[in-house]
Amino acid sequence: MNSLTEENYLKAIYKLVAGEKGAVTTNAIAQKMNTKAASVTDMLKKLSDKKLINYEKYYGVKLTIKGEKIALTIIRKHRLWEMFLVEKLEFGWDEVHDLAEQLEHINSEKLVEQIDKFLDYPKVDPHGDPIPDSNGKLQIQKSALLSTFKKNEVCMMTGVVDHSPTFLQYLAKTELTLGSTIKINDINDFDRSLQIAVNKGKAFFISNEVAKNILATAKQ
Amino acid sequence: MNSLTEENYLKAIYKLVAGEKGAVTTNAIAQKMNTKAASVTDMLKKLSDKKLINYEKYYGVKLTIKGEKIALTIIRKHRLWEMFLVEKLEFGWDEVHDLAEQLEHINSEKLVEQIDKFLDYPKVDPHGDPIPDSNGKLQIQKSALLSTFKKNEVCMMTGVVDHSPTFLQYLAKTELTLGSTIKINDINDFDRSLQIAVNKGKAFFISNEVAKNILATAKQ
DNA sequence: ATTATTTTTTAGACTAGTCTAAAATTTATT
DNA sequence: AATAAATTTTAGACTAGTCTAAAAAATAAT
Repeated sequence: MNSLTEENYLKAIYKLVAGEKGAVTTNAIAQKMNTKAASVTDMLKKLSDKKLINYEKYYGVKLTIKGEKIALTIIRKHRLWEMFLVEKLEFGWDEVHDLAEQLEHINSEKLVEQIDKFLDYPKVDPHGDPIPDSNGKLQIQKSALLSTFKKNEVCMMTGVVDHSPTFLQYLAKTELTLGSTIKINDINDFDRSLQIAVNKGKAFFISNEVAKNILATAKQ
Repeated sequence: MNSLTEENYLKAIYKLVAGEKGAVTTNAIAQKMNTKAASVTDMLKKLSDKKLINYEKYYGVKLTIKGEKIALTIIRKHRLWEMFLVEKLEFGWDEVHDLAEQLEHINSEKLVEQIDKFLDYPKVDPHGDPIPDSNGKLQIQKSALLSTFKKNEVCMMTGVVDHSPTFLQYLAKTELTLGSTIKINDINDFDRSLQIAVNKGKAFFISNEVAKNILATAKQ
């Protein structure tokens, strides 16, 4: 097993790698972890010995498959706990992060799976961040809710939040389907409803409620 | 704030005090904590400096009001988490203890209060152990389920687990009420139903289902 | 291309919590 | 009451994770 500190370093490295293509630097990790470079170097040696990272002195660090899997299971736990706090315990999204940072280190496979089931297997958290599956695999790309895009932005639909037949049948009546190109023509300030054009076709309106249940990634 | 280790020592001392009237010995704590006497002595000095225990060298230790309150809030969290795991996440009672030992150290007042609310403010866990309130006060005595008593034992009813009108109305038809003296005349091995006499009156039968929802303390 | 600057690593030290072995104290036994 | 046995405390050492200060390496600037 890995210590709480090791888990936090792995998570920090994972998140830094996501931003950059190359390796992650010691200083970047130190900043993210609120520690000093010297402490990071010590930990990198340790994680390297455990084969959780590939570490090249003075160059940088990448996660191994093993290390990435651990990072992803922690992120899975973090996002499931956030969902749980918001959906079941009346927490606001702005107040769950720090608490989830504690809960993500609770060590029980069964607990995670039961929480997942209790939440009815969510695929994304309401930030649009995908929740890794129990094997540490991201089933979907990191997407944002359509409701978070700005006027004149163009994006591609990647998924839905609400999987109910009602919602999917509604979508079927429009051109909105996986892979559709969506342009935000206008946003109504009053009710946050959107005027959108799908696949460069005729523009139409969708409510904020609908927009909040559509996932998309920015195009270009 | 107190470290996880400090919290565990306080909890251990609380539980040991509950058994004994006097002070708790170093060796007893060492045994409960799976550490050595030397380690315990170190920790006792630390807890004493923090005014969480009254520590007399070579004699023993007692919790201060402050220390007891901390112990009770940890026990509160432990029992609420156990209830949550069993009631909401389909865990068995035999598999929740170790997990609750992790969860009890999660530091968030709001989380505890929301879990309490989510469970509809349980007063006891199904072992009959009382759940301290948010001020660290035990509202009720430690009781056991009537179903756990043995043939010919005499006890006093202290509470119910099921607070539903249906159940309470059923009880009202019998002499079973808070403070009633109950003697277990016989136990049916097949369905675990009980033949009991209340307040030395006429004997009657109750099912195991009913017995599991009645709390009682041993008499004499 | 040589020097200056920044980054990273090493070396040595500190804290929390643990240990073993030895010393101090209390309790039990003769 | 004196000694033996058990318990508790002290002393010194170890690990994980952190730090500061100094050395080593890489990057940038002249």
